[in-house]
Amino acid sequence: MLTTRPRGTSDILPGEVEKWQYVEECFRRLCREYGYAEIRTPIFEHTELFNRGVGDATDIVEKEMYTFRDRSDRSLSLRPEGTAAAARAYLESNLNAGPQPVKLFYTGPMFRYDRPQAGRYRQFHQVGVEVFGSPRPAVDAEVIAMAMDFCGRLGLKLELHLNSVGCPDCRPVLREKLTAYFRAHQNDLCADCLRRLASNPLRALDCKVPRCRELAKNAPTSLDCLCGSCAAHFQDVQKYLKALGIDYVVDRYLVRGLDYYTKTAFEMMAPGIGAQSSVGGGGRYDNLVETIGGPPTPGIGYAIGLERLLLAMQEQGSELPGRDRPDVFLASVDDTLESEALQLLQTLRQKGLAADKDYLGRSLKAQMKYAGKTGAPAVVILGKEELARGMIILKDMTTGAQKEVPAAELAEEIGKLRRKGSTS
RNA sequence: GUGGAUGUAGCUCAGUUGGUCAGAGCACCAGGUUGUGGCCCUGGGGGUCGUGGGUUCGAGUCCCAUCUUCCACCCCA
Repeated sequence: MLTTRPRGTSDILPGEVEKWQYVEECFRRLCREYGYAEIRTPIFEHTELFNRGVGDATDIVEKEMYTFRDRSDRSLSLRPEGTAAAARAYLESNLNAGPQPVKLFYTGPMFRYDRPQAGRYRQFHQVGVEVFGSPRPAVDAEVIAMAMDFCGRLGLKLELHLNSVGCPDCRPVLREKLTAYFRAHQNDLCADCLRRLASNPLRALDCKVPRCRELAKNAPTSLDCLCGSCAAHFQDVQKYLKALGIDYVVDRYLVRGLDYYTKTAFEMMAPGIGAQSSVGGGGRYDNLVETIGGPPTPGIGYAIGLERLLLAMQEQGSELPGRDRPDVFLASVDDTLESEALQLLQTLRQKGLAADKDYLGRSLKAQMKYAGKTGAPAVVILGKEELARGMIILKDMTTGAQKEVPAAELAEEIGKLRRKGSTS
């Protein structure tokens, strides 16, 4: 156990981590362009926040939270998602007193105690955004467009599923209709759905059992019960998406698992990455802020799972960076030149070059071999005779050609090789 | 939480009906004579055969338990 990581977690090692950085950088740039500012919240919160914010009856709260008591007997939980904490911070720091809307983004690890499988881990990573303070459908459109833009920039083609789950005014209507409908067919329902019928009939809509699916096809859905304002809102969102040229399918069986969702719900699906095909999703949560004790405040957001995003990118053959390589590697013909080597290395680095050298006292041959493996486009070789003349050997690793360069011109010459290497 | 599969060197895998079975390729390291990589040749290091029990004269090979990973369900990112 000492040398094994906890179940469902992973080490992101060099070679892999560059891909993460690439995706995260892309997201940051995107957020900047869309006007979202970063917020960093704690990785754990009072358990109560999630109970209230995410919902007591959800699977997340019921059986997936990492909950513990600290030394002062407070019940704390590792965050299972990012929205509740963002809403809490919005209230706690009185961001609701400033200019509205407030547009935030976050990145970081989330934790859910669940059985791991492809695309599902106990510690996973999300990037996400939240907008507080605007009820207008144009915001819904922006948020969805942004999420799709992000995936598009990464070379991904995803299916956008769109639905409206209504508001507290239309929910009871749906619930009633749905319960009546399923009750009339309860002999055909699976055991799970019978249970759902009592707890949350909405969930029966996306049951995977074939027979239930058949039933669900004709069942009333939230779209059949939208109140006037929800229906208009949904129409507007679609109108704006069309104006933006964003393809989507209305998926009336799309039910988001978290209690706080209202009106717009959407999900981005990537077939081909296993059963967990949802790369990201989100929606409107006009009641969340109020639920956790704030003033009525509309909100909308989404979260994207980075593990799944990367899976989908690999599946679809998107370009991802490989391991970072130095600009230049420094080798010396023998270790009596160690001082000179260290000096030169520092000089190169201070000129902005990524430079490295051998630290095992290896032979020149072994140093060259190692240099080749680092992928450095240039190698600088310190030779005694050349050094005496103020010259340094510079080798172009892609052609194998080498020449002597005056020490003063070295950095510039390396720069040329670096540019050549990066464009080829 | 439920069901199924998996687990041999860093990686991909061989290992007959339990008795030289602890191996191969790749990777790693060092050499192939004087101060130079990518090909080739030679040699070397490295594994309590996931872990813990049990059966047996003897188990990587059989049994049980446990852990991991994978697949599906549940649910979600």
